[in-house]
Amino acid sequence: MSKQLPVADAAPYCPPLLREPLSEVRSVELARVLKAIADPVRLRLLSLIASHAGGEACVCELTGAFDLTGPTISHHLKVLREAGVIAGERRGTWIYYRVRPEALAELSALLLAPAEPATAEAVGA
Amino acid sequence: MSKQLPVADAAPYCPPLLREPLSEVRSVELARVLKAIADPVRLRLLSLIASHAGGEACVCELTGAFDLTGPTISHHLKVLREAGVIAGERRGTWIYYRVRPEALAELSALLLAPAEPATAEAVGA
DNA sequence: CCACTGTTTCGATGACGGTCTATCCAGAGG
DNA sequence: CCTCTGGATAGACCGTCATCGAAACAGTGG
Repeated sequence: MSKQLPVADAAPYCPPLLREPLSEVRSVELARVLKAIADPVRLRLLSLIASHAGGEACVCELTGAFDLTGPTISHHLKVLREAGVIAGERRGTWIYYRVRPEALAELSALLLAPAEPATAEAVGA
Repeated sequence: MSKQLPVADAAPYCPPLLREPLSEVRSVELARVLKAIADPVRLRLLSLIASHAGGEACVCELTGAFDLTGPTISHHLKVLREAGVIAGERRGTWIYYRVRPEALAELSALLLAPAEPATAEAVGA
């Protein structure tokens, strides 16, 4: 009986892209966030929330989209919340979730493909 | 055309962003790729390969960067390979891996944060 | 106050995943 | 031919995770 809606951490990374080696600690942090969204149910939850009118959705609407029990949906929402990719707000009986664009933007930036930057001039020749 | 090693699938998605609900099958596919990179070791492997001169790295160089055994590194490389995010090519004794930018670009596009498209006027403040 | 709806927590269980050791395969070089 | 080395595979061990059922908790409305 305390933290009703913890948001975990705000993920204050300032991410170097994939152009330079990832530090060990950073890789652990990033893996935690990626793990959070690397699940079919959570991916769909995320898309349902993000695409919902107003950018937010009530849990009751989300639960109906799956064949899973309420507690299970709640668990997945908690994982997403603790990873910082969504945030919940209670209004009356219901709790509304919305995505936190910053977190997703960070991952997106990280994965920005290196295209062909690395000169690729004669390495061995 | 020396594709000695299997590249699994080329992941021919044409990804609708997070702006519309993800289909169930699509979410499973995406989760598979995300799971592949949602690991500290594989994240570092990816960054080591991507940031290496020429855009490719030999396995022997990668193994040295970890406290893990050869087979374990080999396993992680296999996971990345089967997810389509890297590709390996044998040249003589050594095998060189390089990242497949398409796969990463796709994920990056998917995660492109919805910024503030959804009005986002006072929801709760 | 109590009853009701909706959400979270707790404990258990079965599946998945990372790591290891031991072994096998493929080229290079005697 | 054989041997050496780089890398992949197979199988086992063990921790983590997704899911469930049951129960506790938080607001709403009578």
